[in-house]
Amino acid sequence: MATFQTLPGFREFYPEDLARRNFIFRLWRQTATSFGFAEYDAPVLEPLELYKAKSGDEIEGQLFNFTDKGGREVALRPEMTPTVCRLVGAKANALKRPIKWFSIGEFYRYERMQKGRGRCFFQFNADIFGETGPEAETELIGLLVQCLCSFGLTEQDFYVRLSDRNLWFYYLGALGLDDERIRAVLGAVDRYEKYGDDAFKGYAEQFGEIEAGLKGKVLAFLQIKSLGALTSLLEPLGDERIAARLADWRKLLGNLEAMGLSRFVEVDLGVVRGLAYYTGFVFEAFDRKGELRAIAGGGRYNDLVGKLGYPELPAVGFAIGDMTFALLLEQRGLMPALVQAPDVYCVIGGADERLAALGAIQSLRAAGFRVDYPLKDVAFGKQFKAASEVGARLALIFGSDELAKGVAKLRDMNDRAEREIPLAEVVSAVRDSL
RNA sequence: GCGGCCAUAGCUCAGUUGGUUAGAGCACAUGAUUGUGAUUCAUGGGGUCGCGGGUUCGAAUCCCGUUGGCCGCCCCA
Repeated sequence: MATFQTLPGFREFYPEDLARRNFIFRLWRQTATSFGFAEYDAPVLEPLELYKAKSGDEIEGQLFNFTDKGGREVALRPEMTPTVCRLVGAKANALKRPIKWFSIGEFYRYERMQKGRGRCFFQFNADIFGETGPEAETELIGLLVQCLCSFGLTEQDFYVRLSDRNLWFYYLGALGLDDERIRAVLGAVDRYEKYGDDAFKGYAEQFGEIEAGLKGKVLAFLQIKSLGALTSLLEPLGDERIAARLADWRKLLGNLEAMGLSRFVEVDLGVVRGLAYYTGFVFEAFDRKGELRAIAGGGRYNDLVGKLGYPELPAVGFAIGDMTFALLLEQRGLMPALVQAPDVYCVIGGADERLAALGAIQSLRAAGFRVDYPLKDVAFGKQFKAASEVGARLALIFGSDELAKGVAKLRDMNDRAEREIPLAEVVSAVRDSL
């Protein structure tokens, strides 16, 4: 006999699971809308080339790809960014700026399963196109914070680490490093938190052991936790690009402070977000306890739309993954019990009573009430038990006595009070009792 | 792709040095007689013990393989 297993890393959503998922999506959607972001959606299956163009050939091993019946190389989307760049890029000159879009979708990566990571997962994505200034970052970090706070999470639960890839480039450039070396140093920075000095091994293999003075400066830069310290270290260098960058930092942090979000945001140059395509500010949200992987991440990617063959269009975006986020909510006891209780549960005496009940049930449902009833004849006691178990607030009783009088009995399940209602007035009686 | 641990009912798990028809709790269903939510009681369905092979008179148990899961490494766009 054949038995079928769920494909490894994939998830099934039984009603309780889907209720939790919907709860999360509903709040994300509501929050994004309140920030003036418009929702979009796009195909799950994309040309493989779309991802290669962005990240190179080696990316292929990490995604679900195959050749379709038309001979096309295709892949299930591993992220939203290239797709949204295409959507925006294709109409770049027609869309009103700034372009503030969000989506909630499922993504697929061919990876090993781990806590908070599967082969399919949902992400909330938000992006702003067409704005070069830190006002865009302000909006997105504000949205990110609110997307978590909407669930009752506070600054004691999570924080956002803010960094800047441009600043690293300018600073290391001012120290005399070429682009290749800068990238290698950033690779080390990315790993330093985890591996300590071993993080510089990659650099050493490429360029020889890192010079002690340089390493010291890198580590000192990594320690910086405030705009003041950043400024006093960098201003003396007299570099114009650095000065402009510092102005952006002041603006962004000032904006966030004005939004009352300073307590969520920390300057932390240890975040560099891989090496792929980020061009300026980058940020990641983490739980304060440091037990989970990143909750959200994002940054500026001013070159990507152009790289995909569309007009140059500056962009910033971030994504929140659903798995780690749900773990965090559960850890903090912020996942509510999501029961879908009916307003009214009907108790039905027998075949004739059922006919009378069906009419009332239909009217109540048409009026928008949630109504349920037993599909088979069951003893009265069982029906009341069922009404209680499903959490109905009212029981509407159709027995032979009531039928004879042309009424139904409405019972409040909390205080157990009952009263008789003419069948014609059932809808208004229920409305009054809820 | 690599390593460690694990796999018995829908769920949590027992199962003796290898020994007859494989167990409990919870959950589910039916009933305790047909008009009121609790507790209780009885009964029942449901497992080829993840799958395949091997050792043995005999395997849930021991061995090998495989698939899947958990955790870590690599990766994390």
